Amino acid sequence: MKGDKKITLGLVDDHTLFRRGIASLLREFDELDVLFEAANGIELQAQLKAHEKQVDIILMDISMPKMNGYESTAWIKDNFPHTKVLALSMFEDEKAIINMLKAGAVGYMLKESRPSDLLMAMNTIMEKGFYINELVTGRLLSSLQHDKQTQQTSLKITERELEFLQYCSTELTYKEIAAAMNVSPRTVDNYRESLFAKLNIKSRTGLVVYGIKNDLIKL
Amino acid sequence: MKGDKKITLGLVDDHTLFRRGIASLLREFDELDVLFEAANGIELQAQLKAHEKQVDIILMDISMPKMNGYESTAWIKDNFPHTKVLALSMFEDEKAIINMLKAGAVGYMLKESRPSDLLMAMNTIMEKGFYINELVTGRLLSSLQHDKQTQQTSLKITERELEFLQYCSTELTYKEIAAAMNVSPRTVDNYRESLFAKLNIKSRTGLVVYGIKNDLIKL
DNA sequence: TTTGACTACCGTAAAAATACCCTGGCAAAA
DNA sequence: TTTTGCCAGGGTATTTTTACGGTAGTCAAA
Repeated sequence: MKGDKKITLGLVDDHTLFRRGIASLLREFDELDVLFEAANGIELQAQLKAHEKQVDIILMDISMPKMNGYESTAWIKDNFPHTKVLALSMFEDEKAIINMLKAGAVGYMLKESRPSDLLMAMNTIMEKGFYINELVTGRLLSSLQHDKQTQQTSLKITERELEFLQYCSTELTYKEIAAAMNVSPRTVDNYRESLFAKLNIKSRTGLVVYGIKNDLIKL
Repeated sequence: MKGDKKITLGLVDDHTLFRRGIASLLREFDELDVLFEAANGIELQAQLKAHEKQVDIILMDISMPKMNGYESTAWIKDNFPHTKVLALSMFEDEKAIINMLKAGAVGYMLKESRPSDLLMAMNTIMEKGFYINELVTGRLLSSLQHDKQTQQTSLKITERELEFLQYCSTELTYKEIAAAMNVSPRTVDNYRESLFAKLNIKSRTGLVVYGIKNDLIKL
């Protein structure tokens, strides 16, 4: 049922031990060919450009410094449309799933998964072009159709808002954050309210949890 | 400089892909012998009891369901005193480091580390009995001596407080948390203030971040 | 039995966070 | 050029959070 061609892979994850571990694990499978590893989106771009061989699937972490999983996935979709992205995340978070799928990922798996599940997912992707599991349900996919405008605008978190989001995970008050960011307290109010509206969140706590789950905040 | 005996290892991490990956990676080294893997402290206990062979080093994650890294490490120290625990964590968090060391870990490394660093750390542990790096500094170790009473009391988070801490990471207000916990709003105020005092934290945000870093809150 | 720890509760007041209204500059895109 | 989005700022009001002062029952350890 599988093709006789090896599946060519790329790994993107900033946790070196995890990345190297997965690479070692996957190299034990004859039907897989791990072409390269990258610690973030920037490295990934270089690797993809350097390889002449077509890369079938990229296992992509979400939380990474420099260029995260969303941006990296979108970039791949634009520049290497034949390369499929399978998201690998720590968290079962609906927003993260939606965002990755919207960026162009064809599947979403947890790092708790078993190696055999991962292998099966990759085979499915090679056959059907996508992988649907209990995390990626029909409901989610249909919601993707509708929210195109909603979600697209909601995804655009600006630089200042991101900076503000970082400060939200500290014990600084908004007034102190304003001082740290060199703006008026009213302005940080705007950042907050803008993020609340975009992400459908109602409290600073919610922002922090969202930021951590989506790796916008590094602890 | 290394002994000619293989270092026997056990892995404890709830993320299957990471655990299996690390296992595969470490099995490539001749001087290592990975005896078993476990997804949490309970499994670890069973594995340790089942193996006659002495386990030299256990690579231990902190955040795990059922029985976390702190409890597991303390249990090993009590029941298998010759087995060393090397903590493997996602986070560079001083409190987590201190707690793991206090529980009996002989070293603390990040999952960002390179495999060669991990190997070196394990060799160091076999030679000297402990591994000190930039995360585990002399200052930290000396603070361990002093805070025995401070930390011990400060560590005692009660069941209700822990439950409350979970709710803190949601978008519920304290009043709503009180309703969810079936107590008066005043009572959750006490939980909060008690935690603030114990952990030297001043805001709900701080509680949430502390809880996540120390795996008291599961996202 | 006394002590300490945990649980649960109450009142008051100040500080912080949140919601909703608004203006204007500036740069990039249409 | 007009529009759009981001950035920065302002006013007002309410809700929530936080701080600080207490009391009391239970249960286990000293």
